Amino acid sequence: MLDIKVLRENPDAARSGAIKKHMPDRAEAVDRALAFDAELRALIPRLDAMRSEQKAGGKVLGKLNPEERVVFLAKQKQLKAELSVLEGEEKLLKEKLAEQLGLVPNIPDPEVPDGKDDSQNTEVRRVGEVRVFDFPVRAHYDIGEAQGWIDFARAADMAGSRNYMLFGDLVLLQDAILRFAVDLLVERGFVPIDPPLLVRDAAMFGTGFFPGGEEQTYRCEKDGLNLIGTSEVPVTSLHAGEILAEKDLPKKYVARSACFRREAGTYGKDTRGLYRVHQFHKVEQVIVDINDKERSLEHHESIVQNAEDLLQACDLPYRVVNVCGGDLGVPQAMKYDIETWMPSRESFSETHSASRFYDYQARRLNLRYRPEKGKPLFCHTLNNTVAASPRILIPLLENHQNADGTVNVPERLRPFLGGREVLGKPVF
RNA sequence: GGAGAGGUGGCAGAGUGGCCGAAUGCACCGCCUUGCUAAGGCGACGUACCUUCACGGGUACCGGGGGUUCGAAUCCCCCCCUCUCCGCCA
Repeated sequence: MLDIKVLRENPDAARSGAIKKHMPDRAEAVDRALAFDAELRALIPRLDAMRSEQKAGGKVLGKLNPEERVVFLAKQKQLKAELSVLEGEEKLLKEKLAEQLGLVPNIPDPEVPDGKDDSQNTEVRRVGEVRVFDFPVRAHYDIGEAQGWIDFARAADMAGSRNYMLFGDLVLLQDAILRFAVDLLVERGFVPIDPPLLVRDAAMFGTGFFPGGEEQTYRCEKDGLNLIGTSEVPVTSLHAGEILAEKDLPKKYVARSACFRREAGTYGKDTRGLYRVHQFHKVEQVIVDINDKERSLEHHESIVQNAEDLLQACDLPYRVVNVCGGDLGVPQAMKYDIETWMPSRESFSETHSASRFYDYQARRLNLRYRPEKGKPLFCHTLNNTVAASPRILIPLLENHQNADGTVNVPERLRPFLGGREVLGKPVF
């Protein structure tokens, strides 16, 4: 969430930020939050004074004679009754303020382009050559089904639409790319994590997915737990409520986990193939560091670079885009997407998403550190995909396919596949 | 799932109704003393909010929430977490 002080001093920045994100209802939360804040600030000094009187009164009690006691106790009871009314108001106001403040989105940075959806994201750079095929190019699902690597029909039968089953070499290729992703980040000093997949609401709220993301989240109501849509949730929440030592920062983590998304409201969109599915695996990088904008910007570039290095190592052409306001989530201040070339879609399509939040998530998570001098400050957090599968299998299969339906393995992935250079048999 | 024990400041640990935002030890920081693998003395040392130009003052917080009471770290209820034993189990 934003600092209430930012809202007091510059409410317009918060309002226009929400507008830039095409969230007009949340822009209104700014004024509702400020109204509750004003009421609360009027109330608190009164409450403090009354509590002070009550406390002082209690200490006098022992010195009084019986008659004085009776009078005094009556007075104290009166005070208590008044206090409990005001304390009720205080509690209610605090809840209402927290609710509205939780709705106010992070303010997008100035370089975030205006726009309502991903069609208005702006290209930052394009890397790699898009391959020109001298044979009819096939989609990953055609290759996969012909090779016996993918079964959509039976998966849908047992688990519903947007499900899939992988078999054989494709399972091994998936493991190869995910393991390569983990190794790459571990080499760069990231600590590998295997996090919980089911988390409490506090973690969903703290990372900014709740409120708002409930419809996209599978929930185990019986236990009050939520299946994570990304390991960003448990990993960024790791140090929630803590005050870290500055010398221990930055914290750099790389998590591999299964991820689950309901994909509500996407009916009819990306229905074919492995692009949009309910369940996938993702290697995610998360950084927690000091409250310093320059450092956040440096980290942001570096985590994008990590992902680009993976794509380059896999000989995949891609582009980096600056995500526009309307395509930005609630908690992000700025986001780069990496889109990898997918021949079947004849487009660069999103495979990575690199976000910076400044202290927005840290405030919600109460995640702080103690600087060398002075009071604890909220940390900055960032995250980015390293590899998400099966989506990343789409460009791997399609860009590296041969005319006979076999698929070449990028050199850097071969060590993870026992040195094999080609997967599959001739099927076309 | 059943039975029991416990959650207090960075850590350890005392505190069972007012004298407690909280002893003591360790750690950390500042000053001083003495010097051989470091010791001793003194001081400071939680977080948030309100208030003050400032010094300072006030309020809240002892896992979370609610209750009893003039007054709760302390008593009662619910929840969460940790540990031990039993059961079950990949």
